[in-house]
Amino acid sequence: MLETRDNRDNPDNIRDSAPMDEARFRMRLSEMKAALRDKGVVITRKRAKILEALLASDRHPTASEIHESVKAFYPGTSLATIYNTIDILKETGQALEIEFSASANRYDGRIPVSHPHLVCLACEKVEDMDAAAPNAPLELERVSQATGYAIVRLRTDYYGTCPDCLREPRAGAPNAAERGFA
Amino acid sequence: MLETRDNRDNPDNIRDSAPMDEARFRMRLSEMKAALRDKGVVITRKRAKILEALLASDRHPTASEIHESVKAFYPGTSLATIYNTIDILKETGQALEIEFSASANRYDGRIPVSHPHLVCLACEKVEDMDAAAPNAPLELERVSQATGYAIVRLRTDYYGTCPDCLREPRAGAPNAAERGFA
DNA sequence: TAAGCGCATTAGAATCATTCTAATTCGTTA
DNA sequence: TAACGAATTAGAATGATTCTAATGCGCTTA
Repeated sequence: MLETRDNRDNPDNIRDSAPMDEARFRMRLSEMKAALRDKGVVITRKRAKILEALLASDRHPTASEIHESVKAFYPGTSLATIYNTIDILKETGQALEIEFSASANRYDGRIPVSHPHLVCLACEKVEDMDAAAPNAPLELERVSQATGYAIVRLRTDYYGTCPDCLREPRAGAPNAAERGFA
Repeated sequence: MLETRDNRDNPDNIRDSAPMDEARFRMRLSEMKAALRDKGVVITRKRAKILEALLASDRHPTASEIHESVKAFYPGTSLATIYNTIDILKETGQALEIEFSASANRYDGRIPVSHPHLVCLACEKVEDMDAAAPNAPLELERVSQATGYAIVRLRTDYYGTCPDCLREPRAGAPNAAERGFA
């Protein structure tokens, strides 16, 4: 379930630069649990599995992808439980919601602070682009000053076609134009 | 319908820096029509009204806001026609879709190239932040090079509370926490 | 162990923006 | 006027998300 990707042949790569190895996974998992417990949230077995499913996926999973993953362990689990838990994670600042109107929202539990994403319009994958992340807190402060807004969050997403899809466009995959992206 | 806002008392203001006066409105409108005609799209009276409604609104209107506006002139107009026309505008690069999963999408016909927006989580207004816009084409090229993606579009949105809502929070307005934004 | 309490969880209904469908109307050209 | 294709329509369908009301589970206390 945890896969590590080898980026050593491309030192300049700024995409997916933080593959999540076993150690990172465990650290982030207990960090999340601690944060929840701090707020008085009970970590049930199901909730724990939801956190794991969220962290384990390299794809910024949707609610229903998490649901599938959790059902492998607890078959009776309802989608509502997934959404409930995601809500708690959002409220406690432990997960980022990446909104899409044309398809299901995706969630990022690995890096829960504003950072740029790469969105493939062909296969709908969402990747992190950490290395290029601006200093989010500073940036929010700067824009707050300049606009008079109380800015709390920044969304930066680059839309295009990923290298895999550029190489071999799959017959069934919706392309940018078809999906209404221009 | 066209309102001009006075920004002279704040020379550093980078928000809503391009109010659309009558002249600008007319220029942009014929630009849009020309672009559509170039692609062989017939400009019907209804479609013309839709373009006008899109441009006239200072709020980055939703499909149904445009619908309301057009119905004042052509009462029988169907929502489907609004969506059809919006699709054409997106396809021809004449309008930008600002997606929201929790509420209706909003559309920008004034500046149809990637630029940052300010989104108020309290009143859901979306403002332009043109002055601070990065050089979009250059930026897309840079990220394409660095990631191997063919980047075509960039979304940069700052979420927070606008000055108006900070000043007098309205009783009925949903606030950030309630709406699930953190 | 039993009783009671509150949160967690559930299935399914409700919601809402958007898209689809199939029928009708409109505008243009012959 | 006839005929054709595109524009438009009402309403149904879709799909993600939220809501609702009922049930279950894990604690604590007697």
